[in-house]
Amino acid sequence: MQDPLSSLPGYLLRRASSSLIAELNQRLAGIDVNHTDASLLILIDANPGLTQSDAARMLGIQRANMVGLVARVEGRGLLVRERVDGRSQALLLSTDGKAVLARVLAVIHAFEASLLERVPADLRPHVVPILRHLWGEGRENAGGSSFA
Amino acid sequence: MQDPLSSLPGYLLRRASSSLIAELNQRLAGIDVNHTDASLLILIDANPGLTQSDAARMLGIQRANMVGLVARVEGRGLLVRERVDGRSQALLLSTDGKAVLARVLAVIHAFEASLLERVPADLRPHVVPILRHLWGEGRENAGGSSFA
DNA sequence: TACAGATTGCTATGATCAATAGCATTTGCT
DNA sequence: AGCAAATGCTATTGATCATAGCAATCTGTA
Repeated sequence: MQDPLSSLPGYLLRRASSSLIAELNQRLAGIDVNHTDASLLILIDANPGLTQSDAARMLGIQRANMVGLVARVEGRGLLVRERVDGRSQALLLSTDGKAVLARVLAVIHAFEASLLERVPADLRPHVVPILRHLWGEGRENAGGSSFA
Repeated sequence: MQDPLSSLPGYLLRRASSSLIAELNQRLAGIDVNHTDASLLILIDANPGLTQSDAARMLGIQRANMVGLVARVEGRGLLVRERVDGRSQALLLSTDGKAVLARVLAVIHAFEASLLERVPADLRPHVVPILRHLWGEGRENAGGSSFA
C-alpha cells in the first residue's frame, strides 16, 4: 500500500502534532489538566498578573474562547482573577495552582525529553530551530519583546 | 513579556501545525476542498480501489468519521464507490476527481516548497526526517488515545 | 457444513477546539 | 465632551475527534 503523504512535511507535521498532543494529554490526565490548561498555567507563572487578553494573544486563542478556559481553570482553584482596571483583570496562580504547576512541569519536561529521544542524537539540536522556523508565521510582526 | 512555551518542542509543534493547516486550507479554498479532502484524493490516486477502511487506517481517521468525509467528497463528484464485497467498497477517483487532484497537487507542492523555504538551507534536509521520527515513535502504542 | 469471531460501513452521540458577530462597559486620546 | 479602541463576555456555528452499538457480511476452523 502506497503512502504518498508521508513525504510531505505539512502532512507529517499535522500527524505528528495530533498524535503527540494526544499523548501529552494522556500523561497529564492524572493531574486532571489538559495541554491547554497546562500552557496557561506555565504562561501565568512566567508572567504573573498578565491580562486575560494578553494570555489569549500569546497562546493564540481568541478572547471569546479564553473565557471558558479561564473559568474552568479558575473553577479548579488553580488561578485567581484580580481586577486591575474597570475592564481588565490580572491572572495569578493560586497556591493550589503553583502546586499543580510543579506537577505539570514534571510531566511536560519528561514528555519533551522523550520527544527528543525519538530523534537521532545528531538531528536533535535542530528540532527546536526547525519548528521555530516552520511556525514563524504570525510572529514576524509580533512586536519587540522576547523570542527567547 | 516572557514566553516560556516557545522553547518546548511539543508546544512549537502544535502551534506550527495549526497555523500551517490554516494556511493550507486557505490556499485550497479556491478549489473548494480542505486539507482532509485533499489527503483523501492523493491517497486514492496512489492506491486506486482501496477500501474505505484502508483509507481510514492510513489517514488516521476513525471509520465512523470516514463516512461523512467520503460522502462529502463523493457528493462533489470527485470519487466513486464500487462494491467489491458484500461489505467492502472500493474507492476510485472520478474524471472530475482526477482533474481536481491535479490542481490540489499544484497547490500542495507550492505549499510544501514554501514551507521548506522558511527553514534555513542547511537545516532543510533534516525537516522530513525529524518529523518522521517525531510522528513514528508516537504510534508505537497502536494509535488511539483514550481519556479515562 | 456450521458456527464463532472478526470486519465493514453506518448511525447516533458527545467532547473539544476554533472562528465570527455582536454587546456593554471602560479606557485613552484629542 | 466626544470618539475610537480595548476588554470581557454571550451566543452561535463548524470542524475534528472519539466512543458505543448495530446489521450485514466475510473468514477460519472444527
